[in-house]
Amino acid sequence: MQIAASDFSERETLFVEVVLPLSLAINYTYRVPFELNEVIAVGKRVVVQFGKHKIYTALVKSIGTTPPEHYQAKYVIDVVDDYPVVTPKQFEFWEWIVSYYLCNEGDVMAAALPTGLKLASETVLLLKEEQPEEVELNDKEKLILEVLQKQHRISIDEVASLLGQKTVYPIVNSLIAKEVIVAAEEVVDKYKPLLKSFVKLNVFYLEEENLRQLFAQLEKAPKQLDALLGYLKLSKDKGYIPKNQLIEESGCGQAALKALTDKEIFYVEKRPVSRLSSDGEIFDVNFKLSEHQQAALDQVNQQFEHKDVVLLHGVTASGKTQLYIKLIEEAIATGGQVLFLLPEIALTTQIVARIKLYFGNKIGVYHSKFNDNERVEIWNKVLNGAYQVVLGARSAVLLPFNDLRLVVVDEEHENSYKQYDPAPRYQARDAAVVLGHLHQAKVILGSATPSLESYYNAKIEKYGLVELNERFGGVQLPLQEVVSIAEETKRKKMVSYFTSVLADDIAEALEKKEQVILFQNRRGYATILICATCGYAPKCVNCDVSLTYHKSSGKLHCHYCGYHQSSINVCPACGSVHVEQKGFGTERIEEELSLIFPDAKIARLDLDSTRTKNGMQQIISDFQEKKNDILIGTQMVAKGLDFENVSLIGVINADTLLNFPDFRAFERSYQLLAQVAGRAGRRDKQGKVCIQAYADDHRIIKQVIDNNYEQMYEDELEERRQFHYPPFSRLIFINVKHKDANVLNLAAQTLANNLRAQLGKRVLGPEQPLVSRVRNYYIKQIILKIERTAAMQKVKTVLVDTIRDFNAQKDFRSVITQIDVDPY
DNA sequence: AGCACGCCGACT
DNA sequence: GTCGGCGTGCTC
Repeated sequence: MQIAASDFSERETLFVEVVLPLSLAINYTYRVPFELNEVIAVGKRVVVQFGKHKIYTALVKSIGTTPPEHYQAKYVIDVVDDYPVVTPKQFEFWEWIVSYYLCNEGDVMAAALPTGLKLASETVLLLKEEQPEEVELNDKEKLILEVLQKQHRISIDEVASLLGQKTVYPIVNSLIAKEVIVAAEEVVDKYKPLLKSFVKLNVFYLEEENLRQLFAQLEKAPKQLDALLGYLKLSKDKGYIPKNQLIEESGCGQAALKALTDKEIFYVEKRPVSRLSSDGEIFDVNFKLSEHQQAALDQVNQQFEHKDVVLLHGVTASGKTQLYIKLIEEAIATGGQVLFLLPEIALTTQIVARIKLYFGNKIGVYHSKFNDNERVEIWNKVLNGAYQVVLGARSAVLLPFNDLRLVVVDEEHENSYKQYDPAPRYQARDAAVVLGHLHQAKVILGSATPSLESYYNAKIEKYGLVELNERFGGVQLPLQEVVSIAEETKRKKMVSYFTSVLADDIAEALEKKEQVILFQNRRGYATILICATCGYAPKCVNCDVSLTYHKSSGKLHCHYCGYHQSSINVCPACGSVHVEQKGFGTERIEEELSLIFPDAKIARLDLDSTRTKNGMQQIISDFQEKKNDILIGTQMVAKGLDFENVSLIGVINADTLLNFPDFRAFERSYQLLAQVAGRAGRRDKQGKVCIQAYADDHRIIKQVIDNNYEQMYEDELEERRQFHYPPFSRLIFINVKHKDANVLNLAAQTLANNLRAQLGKRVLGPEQPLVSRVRNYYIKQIILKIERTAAMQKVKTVLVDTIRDFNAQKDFRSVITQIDVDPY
């Protein structure tokens, strides 16, 4: 219901349906106190109490006059915003996400709003002003009281850690009953505008005569005179100038400024400033599109006339970015907004810098490395239209666009567009297509190796298709070679993990002072430790996985839950000292390499070496500045990085990719290998790619070498057709979890049976997933494979209802079920 | 999510 | 007996 508050007479009682930022199945209704009738509006945030204590900011979704039938609604405590922070279009979009990905509206709200816009209360305890004369207190109560007498307030969490126990409310409540303390809910407004001091000259001195007198007056205070001169020079027509800038540029010092302020010659005022640095300059990067690019651009625009979505299949280095820039320019020329989605990892790289340079302060960047205050500012700037272009990762689709004209999804095949853990488990590329549709915007999906789904959509003419096959500026394709590890092993030519071919290539590149990137899709030092005597391998205590040995920490780590323990030299099972390392990761490669090439400077790029905020940026820029000769990395090295001086790319072991048990494994291997290969040799020199593999005659490797995407697509599509995988069907995974393996087995079987009763052979499983226990929860998976022609919404309704009924059964109440639509 | 309520094992 | 952990239900 979309009714403006002003449509109601002042004394009418209003009720609002609100979304809470929690994973709840329904929305809740609150009553609006009369005095807020005027200011309440859809899309504004309100402060409400939810449950016994907690206070949250909820979002007004609709306003009505009918009171709820079966309960007394609580009052809205306050209205937070002067203007709506969520637009009607967003609510519409959220509803689509809820119904398509089968999650709750609160999940979407929690994911969409930056934390700064989601205040929640914290319970704090305060001493009661009038203390009772005689009370009996036990030791714990006395302890709390003592602390309170010292610091006047204490939070519930602090009480818990003070007493060293989890249950604290009985004690707290007893203290309240004894009238010793009171509890209060403190709402912390998390967003704090950044305040900076600004200096302004008293308007009195704007008169020339007064100013002359002031100069005379300050003659004996040279520092103050400096400050005044500095101010006059900097201020020009602006009244306020930043205090630190004045001090720095005039060299007047704090004291002089303070003296002037005390004399009321200057006024100092704190004003909110933006954290988002913008130099405000718009660079005129005047580039010309090549003939091929211009042709492709024309085709895109042509296709946009009758298609809303166009897939741009452009080989690596074909200059897709320039096309995007032209399209963005056209879209914003008439005042519209543009969303440019990139995989998270690519956001720290050159492409962003290039586009930022080009569009100046019209552009906002949004990704997970931004802190919360910055995100709130971006949110507001998108909402009020200050940003016309937003460059962002997955979650940027949830920003409050007003007038979206174009959506660009670069590297559309990247699986990081799919959110896996918490709900909403959405695919940002697909959501972007829907968002585009809501705004009647055009959508362009770009990739050198499109996802099978998108390419299929283009082939059946659901999407437009534009091919860009020419490498920009005549960049040559790299020389590619495949080396059989098996063969080299047989001939005893392997040098640790390197075939003689790769080792020679590396030596040659180093000789020529060119850089090398080595790709190994596994981090850590050795994959696992294994006892050569009894076969024992240390496993995680919380998860069903073997631990990985990390040499830098000297510990065994679990990559699923973060558990780690010290390493073992002696087998705990049989006492044998023959504990061996099996498999190898990036760390191990790094070490082996430094033995073979002791003079080479080697860096490593993986999750472990990039934990800190600027870790990755540092490693990348060091490599760009040629501080290192060789960069070893996981997938990270493949994505969006351009290094001018890299002449050799080595793939240590392609088999680990190909052998991944997933129906998309071959497609992904192709994409990854093609992308890795694309990193070699830009501009003038021809690069080299060396792929090591046991399965050296694998068709995927051949197709990568031949740069034959089309053939890969045909082969894969045939496989998918035969085995009824997407795009010929839709998949929904249902993950069932429980702490007790027996309960889980029964539960998963029961749920599968219940589903099968209604959906028949579309239901597969329950199956044991690759990792069957994570963080102490056992996991089973039920898979729904639904034919393209089925009524999807009906199937989803059946699914949700069945799970609801299942969870209502006594024995299965504590069973956790997660639905993952279109898993990746 | 986070709190209350109620059941049940461990410890003074 | 009582304290505290843990499972379950509910929140407008």
